Amino acid sequence: MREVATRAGVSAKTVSRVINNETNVNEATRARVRAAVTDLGYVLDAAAANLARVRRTSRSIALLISSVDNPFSAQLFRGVETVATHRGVMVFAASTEEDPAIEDRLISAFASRFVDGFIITPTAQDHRHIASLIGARVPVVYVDRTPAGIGADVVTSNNRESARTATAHLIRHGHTRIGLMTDHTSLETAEERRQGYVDALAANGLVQDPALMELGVATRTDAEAAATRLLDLPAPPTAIFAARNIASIGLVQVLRARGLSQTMAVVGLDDVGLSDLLDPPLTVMAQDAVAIGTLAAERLFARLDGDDTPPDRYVVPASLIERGSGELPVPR
Amino acid sequence: MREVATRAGVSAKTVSRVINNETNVNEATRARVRAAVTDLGYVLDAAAANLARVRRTSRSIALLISSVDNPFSAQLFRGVETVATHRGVMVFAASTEEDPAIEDRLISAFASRFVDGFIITPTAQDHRHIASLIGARVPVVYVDRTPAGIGADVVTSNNRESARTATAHLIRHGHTRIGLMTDHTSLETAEERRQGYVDALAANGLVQDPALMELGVATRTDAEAAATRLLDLPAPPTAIFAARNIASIGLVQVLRARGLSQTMAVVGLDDVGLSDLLDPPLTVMAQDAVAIGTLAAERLFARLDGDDTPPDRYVVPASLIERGSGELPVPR
DNA sequence: TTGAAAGCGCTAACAC
DNA sequence: GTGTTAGCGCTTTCAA
Repeated sequence: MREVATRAGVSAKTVSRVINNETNVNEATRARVRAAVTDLGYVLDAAAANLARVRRTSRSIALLISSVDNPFSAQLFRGVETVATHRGVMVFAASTEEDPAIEDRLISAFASRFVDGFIITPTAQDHRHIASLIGARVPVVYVDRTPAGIGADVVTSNNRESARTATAHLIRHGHTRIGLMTDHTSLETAEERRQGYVDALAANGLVQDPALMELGVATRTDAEAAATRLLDLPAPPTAIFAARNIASIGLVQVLRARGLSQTMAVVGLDDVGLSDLLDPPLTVMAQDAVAIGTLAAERLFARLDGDDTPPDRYVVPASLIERGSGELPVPR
Repeated sequence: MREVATRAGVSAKTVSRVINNETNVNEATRARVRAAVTDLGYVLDAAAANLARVRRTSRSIALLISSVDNPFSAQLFRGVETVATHRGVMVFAASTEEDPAIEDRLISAFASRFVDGFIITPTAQDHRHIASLIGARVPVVYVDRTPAGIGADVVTSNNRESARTATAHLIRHGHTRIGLMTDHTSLETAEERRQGYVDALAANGLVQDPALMELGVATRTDAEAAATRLLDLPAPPTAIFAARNIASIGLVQVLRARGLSQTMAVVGLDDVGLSDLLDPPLTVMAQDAVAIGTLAAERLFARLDGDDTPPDRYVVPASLIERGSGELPVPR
């Protein structure tokens, strides 16, 4: 900046004024400074600028998502971005790949005034690092999952209720042997979905059969294996609730291969891309990831605006989209 | 930090040493400082710390994509991230929404935050001004599209060749009336695809019929409208090359609705999510977005490592995935 | 093993 | 309309 000032024949302060589009600068001076900036390839140092400012704000927030090629994360991003952009705030996104080490590194990288706030899909069980963020008075909103013992706002989908609704929908269509495919129940969302499934069975007087519950479905390959196991049971289910998008995909794949698409009732979770073009079109409980992102961003900005009410939990409902696969009757 | 120093009865420098886990600190002193840090809830100000440090490198790069919920962008992100993470470098992504103004703002925001380099899907036609936004010493690699008048590495898909291959594939299966659905040809990629389509027709002695070329397909709705127009032609095509993922989706939708899925041959571009589960499964020219991202990141790191050879263009080939829809014969 | 002084690049407050 | 001085919170010499 000093170099720019020298070249333009002004003081550093005047350069600062031009850079920040302040008024009270002579047009000729402004032009000279601009020229010097361009000539020298000068770029403002945001860290230093922020350090010097009284009200230290970067007008940017960080978003930590699990993975960029997860449609849920993408929708979340979209929701957050909409709200932030509306307020002239940038969103910097990075993915944790569900790895606590990466998550920590990202948080450190963004930390301490680099961004004004965080929206985090928590990966680590133990969220000690939050302490340092809170210590620095940087607000955090968690999304999708609830980290243990943390005093911060949390916005999640209504997983248990969604699973209950999905399962009840299948029961309403006459099914009594209903398979479940979900992730490892060490994941909060997966455990909640399992509970919702069990709730619905119990509420309808159905017994739970452990053989019908596939709990380790984390990849499409897992999903295909799980689907195969379910179909090969001595008494296979007549309907399956696939409580992850990846699970529905693997399941549909296997059903197609076996020519069972028109026979096995299926409800998926998360509205994956071409669900409506499948045959039959896939009935899903659609999580409103955009709404989750929107709400999370709104909470974050409320905190940034000084809201110091106690942290709260916000639950965004999912909605059942009936398309065909979930309304298939019990065969025969 | 000064408070901590006072409380621990040491100087600021010693606090700094403890915070940064430097050696050469008496264990007793270290413990006293630690205690003071805890008592006061002190948190290091990363911005100030970084400002003071001599060698300022953020070990992070910025990635500007068109939109987060575009699968191509997501794959690109994935490719970039893989290479970057491998080198312990963080990737911050943001989406331009194809808006040059947003693009400019993002670039400035990232540049002032000391990202070490940029990977950009250019939105603006003319990218000369970008140089000044970024600053002289920060390398840039462009992806997917070639900005005008810029001396920087560019990594793109082989759009013209892909379109040629896709169209030739349909011709090889006997089709002579082949529809084209692509974006506005003001977009470089769309124009290249149109050219490839024309190339293939010409190479096989087929005449181009403007009525068969739908050039403004930017949304799913556009795609449905375009598909409808093609089907309603007096002499409709027997095959269609949908040169955008969104175009294939709209097209498949319309074909399904009209019961023409098994009749109309279709080749898509971009391997969208559930393409292989459609009926018939969708034949596509799969752009290797991950490879584009990987290559772009490798080029960027090469530049960061001091490679100062002249900027070059890198073209990543796409590959034809035959799944069924593209191999349907001419009816009767 | 520890501390003092200087300064990173910028903006605030106030002068002129 | 523009410049001066001070200082943001930290790390770097370099000295003790």
